[in-house]
Amino acid sequence: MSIEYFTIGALAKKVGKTTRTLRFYEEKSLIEPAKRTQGGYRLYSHDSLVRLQWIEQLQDMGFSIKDIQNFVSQVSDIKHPPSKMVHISQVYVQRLKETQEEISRLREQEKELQASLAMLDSCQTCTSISDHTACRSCMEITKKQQNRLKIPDLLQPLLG
Amino acid sequence: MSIEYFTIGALAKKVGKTTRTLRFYEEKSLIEPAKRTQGGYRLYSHDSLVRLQWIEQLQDMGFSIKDIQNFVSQVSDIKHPPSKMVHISQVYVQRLKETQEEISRLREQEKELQASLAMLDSCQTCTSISDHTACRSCMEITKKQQNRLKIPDLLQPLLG
DNA sequence: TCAAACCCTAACGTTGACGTTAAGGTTAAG
DNA sequence: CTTAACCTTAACGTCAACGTTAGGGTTTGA
Repeated sequence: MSIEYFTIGALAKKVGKTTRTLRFYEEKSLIEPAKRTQGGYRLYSHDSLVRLQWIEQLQDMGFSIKDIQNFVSQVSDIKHPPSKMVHISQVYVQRLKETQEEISRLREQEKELQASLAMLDSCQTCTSISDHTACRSCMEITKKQQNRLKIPDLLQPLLG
Repeated sequence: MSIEYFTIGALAKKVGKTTRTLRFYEEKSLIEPAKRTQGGYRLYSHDSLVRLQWIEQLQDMGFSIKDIQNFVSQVSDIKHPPSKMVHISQVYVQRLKETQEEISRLREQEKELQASLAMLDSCQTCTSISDHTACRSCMEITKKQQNRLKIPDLLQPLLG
């Protein structure tokens, strides 16, 4: 049973990426065709497919292309297999830390937005009043609340 | 009591940004000096300082410069004050939604990383063995586990 | 009045992960 | 044998938010 090869277009379709992306990864030394045709067409084996899926998974875990490049070269530089595993663990731990930091940053964002929205809710009664000059609640927003809204200058015209 | 003005450098220092950044914001129509000196130096009033803090806060909430541009122009296009408030709320709600989506994406990342690390832990016993050829646990990682590790080809040499 | 410190505009550079022509060669089907 | 569909390399384009020269003018304090 002979090995099955894919052209770049066929492989691209299989992994849901463009041919440009596959060539780009090759430039970055992340993949390489098993061989070429006489005319120079890239021919990939199943290994490349696996490798591409692996790259995608690492990207999904937040690793950049450069991270993956470093990862590959560093691990292959380490000769002692158990040391490889230790290094891999360290890289994952570091990534996990960064992901968690990003999460807490976003949770801060979330809180700010929710607080601002809660503040804006007190203005919503206003919207049901056709004559907004009679709207008092907007006028009663304090300086401190304005700051909370993060839109002081936009509120300024409303606040007179 | 006359108004106090700041040069671009003084204002930049106050808000912890570079002069380039302030000029960049001006290009984007986000701020503008109150006036200029004879020689063309920008002179800013206290308003610009407030506005810059506001911009920073919006950025901290995840709005891009372009978002802020749109935000400003859209809100100023709306004439009816209560409608302004409604629009502001909508923009905040949309942003909150995006932030929350981002958070759940990152929580997925976190889970993937933690699962992979848990898997790698089973290899850590190995590292305390000097003769790694005697290490069995690495050899016993199943195909399914390999996939979970997201590093099948890096493990390949370890697995023989 | 003179020099250090500051400011001006204009415009090209940076980073990441590809997208998009341009100009042509190769393959496979009919 | 032709031709549509596919492939090749090379190289410039994209977006965000500024950074970084380059080549000058302006202020201000001694």
